[in-house]
Formats: sequence, C-alpha cells, structure tokens
Amino acid sequence: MPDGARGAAAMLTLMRVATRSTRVMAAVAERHGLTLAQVEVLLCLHGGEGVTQQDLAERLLVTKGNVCVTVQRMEAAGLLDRRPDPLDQRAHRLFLTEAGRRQLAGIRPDHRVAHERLLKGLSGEEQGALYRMLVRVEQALDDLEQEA
Amino acid sequence: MPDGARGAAAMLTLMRVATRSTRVMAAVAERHGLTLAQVEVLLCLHGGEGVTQQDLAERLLVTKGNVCVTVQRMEAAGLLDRRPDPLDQRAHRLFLTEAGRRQLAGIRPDHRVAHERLLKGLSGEEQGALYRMLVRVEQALDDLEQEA
DNA sequence: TATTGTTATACTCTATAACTATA
DNA sequence: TATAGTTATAGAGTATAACAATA
Repeated sequence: MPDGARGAAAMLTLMRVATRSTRVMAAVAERHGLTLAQVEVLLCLHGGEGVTQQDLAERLLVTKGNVCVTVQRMEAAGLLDRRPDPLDQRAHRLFLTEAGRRQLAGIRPDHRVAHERLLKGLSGEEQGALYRMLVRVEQALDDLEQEA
Repeated sequence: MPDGARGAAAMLTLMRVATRSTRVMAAVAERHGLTLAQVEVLLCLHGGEGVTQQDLAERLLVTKGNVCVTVQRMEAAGLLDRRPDPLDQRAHRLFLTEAGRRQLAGIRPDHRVAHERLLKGLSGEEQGALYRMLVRVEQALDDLEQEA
C-alpha cells in the first residue's frame, strides 16, 4: 500500500470504528437509562469532582451552553449537585450525588465488558500500543488547533 | 496500567481522537463547499460507481432515508447522476458527473494533507500497524452486531 | 472588560415509520 | 410478501449569539 493510501485507510477506519463503537456504547448507556453525554459527565466527575461547567465543557469538547442543559437535566434526575463556588459567585462546582455514584457503579461493569469485547482481537500489549499511538495522534490534533 | 484500564483508556482516546479528527475533516469539506456526508458519498462512488442508494446506505452506516435526501441534494448540485436500473425499475444506480469528479479531485490533496498532519507522529510502519489493529476492532464490531 | 452560566434558536445527523412503485 | 426509494417527523448533539450576574 502506498504511503498516502495507508494514512487515509488508517484514518477512514478510525472514523468508522469510532462511529460504530459509539453506537455500541450509546446502547449500553441507554440500557441504564442514560445518554452517552450523561455517562461522559459521570465519568468526568468521577475523575475529579468540583469542576465547573466551563471546565466540563472543555473536557467534553462541547460548548458551555450544551453543558448547561445536560447538567440541569442530570441535577433534576438527582445524579449530581451544583454547588455555588464560595470564591466566585458566578461559578457552579459539580459533585456526584450518591445516586450518581450508584448509577456509575452500575454501568461500569457493562462498560468494561463492552470495551473488552471491542478489543478482544488485540493482545494486552497491542492495546497499549494502540493507546500510545492514539495519544500521539491527539498531540497532532493539539498542534493543529493551536495553529488555528 | 491494569488490563481493564488500558482497554478503557484506548477506547476513550479512540473516541476523542475520532471526534476531533471528524471536526478537522468537516472543516476541510466545508472549505470546498461540501458537507462531510457529501464527501463520503463522492469517495464511495469513486471506489465503485453504479451502486444503488441502498448499497450506499449500508456502506456509510446510515439509513436509506438519509441517503435519499443527501443524493437528491448532490444531484441538484450536479455532483452525481441517478440513472434508473434497466433490470430493476425500483432501483437507482449512482454515477459521478464530471463536476463531481472535479470536486473530488479538488478536495483530495487537502484530504491527504490533513491525514498526513494528523498522523505525523507515527512512522509509516506504525500507521500500518494502527490500520491493522483497527481492522481487528472492526471485526469485533461485526461479531457484536451479528449477535444482536 | 472579561468570564460563568443561561437561554433561545437553528442546523446537522440520525432513526422510525408510513407510503409508492416494482419485484 | 419483500425490496428500493420517498417523504415526514422527531430526537440528540452541536454551534452561535445575546443576555445577566459577577469578577
């Protein structure tokens, strides 16, 4: 395969795999009564509670307007708390509720199983190699965005 | 990194890279006055003209209803022809017009540059390895879908 | 002035489903 | 009955932009 075609094939396959994997993960979320965006919020808060909505928007690669609606729904569903920041009264800091933690604990095994099934064709070694290569692609994306 | 976490990290990074790469490729398409879906149709027809709309829907992983609207717009824009199949009067077979071929020729260099920039952190060897690993993930997706 | 969050609006992508013409 | 395509409708995800409150 010529050089250019190899890169194109890798990127096209990457996109197609991601599209199909996203549908699989969305189906997992739906079985737990959640949208994929809500699961991503839960995972993000699990990784560090107390973030602001703006922080969350940046991590999830969406605008603050979208985050606002999503967290409002999740607060109404009792999955998270929005507490006013005492040092900056404009900001809300986000925390998981007990119900949110339970939801996350309930979905994580299914998440893990789905990941294992998707990656069953790769050895542990290869999964590590895949991850490290993707991180390098992500660095290229950072560079691209910095230019723009 | 423990085994489960490695798989999860690989999949999460895969999704994030795909989301961001998709935005880059959509920006490329937009510079040429096309949507990403339209570029995908052009690329698919380039790979084999004469496919039906149903074929196209399966290859692009969308429903025939969506393909119908997309190809109608592209026909109106003069990018492709829909010719009745002489052997099956229900079906349309799709062909690129000269204008469609020109559009594709115009966008391909930009496409290639974008792919090269995204993959600049990987050697040619690694790009091949990435591609082959993604193909194996796609086979796992085939298996998953066959079950369902 | 700049930033956090809110709200309204609109566009894209996608799915479902009812419909027609044909096989 | 089943299939190719059409059309209408609805939902999710996203962006832009104007706005209020606060920094």
